[in-house]
Amino acid sequence: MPRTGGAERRSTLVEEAIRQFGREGYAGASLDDISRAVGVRKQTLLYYFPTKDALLEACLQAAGVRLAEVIAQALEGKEGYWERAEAVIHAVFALAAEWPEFPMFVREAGRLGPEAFERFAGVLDPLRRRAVDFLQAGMDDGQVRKQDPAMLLFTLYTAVIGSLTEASVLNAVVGADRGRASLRRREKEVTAFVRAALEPVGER
Amino acid sequence: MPRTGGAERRSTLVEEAIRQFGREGYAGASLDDISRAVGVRKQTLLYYFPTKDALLEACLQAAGVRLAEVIAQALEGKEGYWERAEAVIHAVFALAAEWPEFPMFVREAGRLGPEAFERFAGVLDPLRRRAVDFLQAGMDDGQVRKQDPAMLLFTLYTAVIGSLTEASVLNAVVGADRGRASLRRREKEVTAFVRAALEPVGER
DNA sequence: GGGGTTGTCTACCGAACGGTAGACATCGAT
DNA sequence: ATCGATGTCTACCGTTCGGTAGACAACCCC
Repeated sequence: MPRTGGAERRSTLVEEAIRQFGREGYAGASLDDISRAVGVRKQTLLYYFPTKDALLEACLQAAGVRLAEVIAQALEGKEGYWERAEAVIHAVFALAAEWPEFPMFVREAGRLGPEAFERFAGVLDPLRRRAVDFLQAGMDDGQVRKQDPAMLLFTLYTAVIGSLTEASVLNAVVGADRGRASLRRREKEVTAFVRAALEPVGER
Repeated sequence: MPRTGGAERRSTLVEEAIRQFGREGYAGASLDDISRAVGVRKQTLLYYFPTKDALLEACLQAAGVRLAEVIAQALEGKEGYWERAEAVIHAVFALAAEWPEFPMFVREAGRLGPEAFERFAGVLDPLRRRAVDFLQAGMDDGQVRKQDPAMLLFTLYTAVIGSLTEASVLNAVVGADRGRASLRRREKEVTAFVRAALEPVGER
């Protein structure tokens, strides 16, 4: 009845689906719950996305685009090696603060297999390439410790996404730790950790 | 008919459940599939574990015990700060090599919420305490860079578990990368990363 | 103002899920 | 030889799931 309009409804559904896929996992989230949260019947959802899988693909695509935007914007005007790395971490944490299920969904995307993840990561590929070149250049400059740049990027990724998604672990290891303050603390820790991993070290 | 015997069947079911919970997630794995993989009917599984949740708890407990054993054994006879840290990482990677779904299951345990994770991590608590004390002592000695030891442990955890579970990401970032050789490479990378994070640095 | 398009709904379906009821077979102990 | 405990099975149930069929209403265009 309300006829909210096609494109808007579509993106609302995708955002809610990302939330629920992130929180419950792909298998654990149901089309009924997603549509109910948006205030619409399941059949309306199926009108926009003919299958659950199609909905997932739309989510993967949308998440990739969103993350690419956030990172690209964070890099604007930044110059130094360290400044750029820190800006990216900060931007990702800011996104996680306003949308806690986002990193959870990204992790779920990885769990669903390479094909699914590629839908998400495909959009980010130019940025990935830039990052590898950036790290390589830093190593050539002597500003970054020498190592395999792609492998380093992978490890940085896991450290950041891990610290954003392993809340239960954090709770068990560090103790009660919730809310924004915790997020800021984790950002500080990851930032220090990454910095230590990037910095060239004298011995060995 | 075969009457394999209670305790053995029980542990076989738990091991298979860990595999499937790890691979498909808790919601994605079905009691039918788990029991079928063991060669038994679902009702036999339900004889040992009255509900799916009871099965999960048994898995969490068993996984905690197993990991505690592996780590404790790895620490035997090791002395130096770095030697001990490296031994733990190596032991966890060895476990992952023989049982790929194990780290996946641990990650799933974290995803299922603090209560579930506590079932797993409770067993590991003495080791956790030892690790924190160990890191603190290292900092007092000046052998480990000064920081919050619990937070550092958390970050180390995420780096290790991440590099073991994010195979799809690795594939997307580094390129085709499967099998034992890949695992060894990742272990080397994580080891170097952790070492860099632990080492005291001159500047800042 | 009639007709196609777009959006939302009610009603329903078959399959799969977690779980129950209970028959039956095997075994150790008496 | 019998009996209770243990283990495995067949049969079935209620719910939920993803998905289909089709009615109907609002809107746009001509």
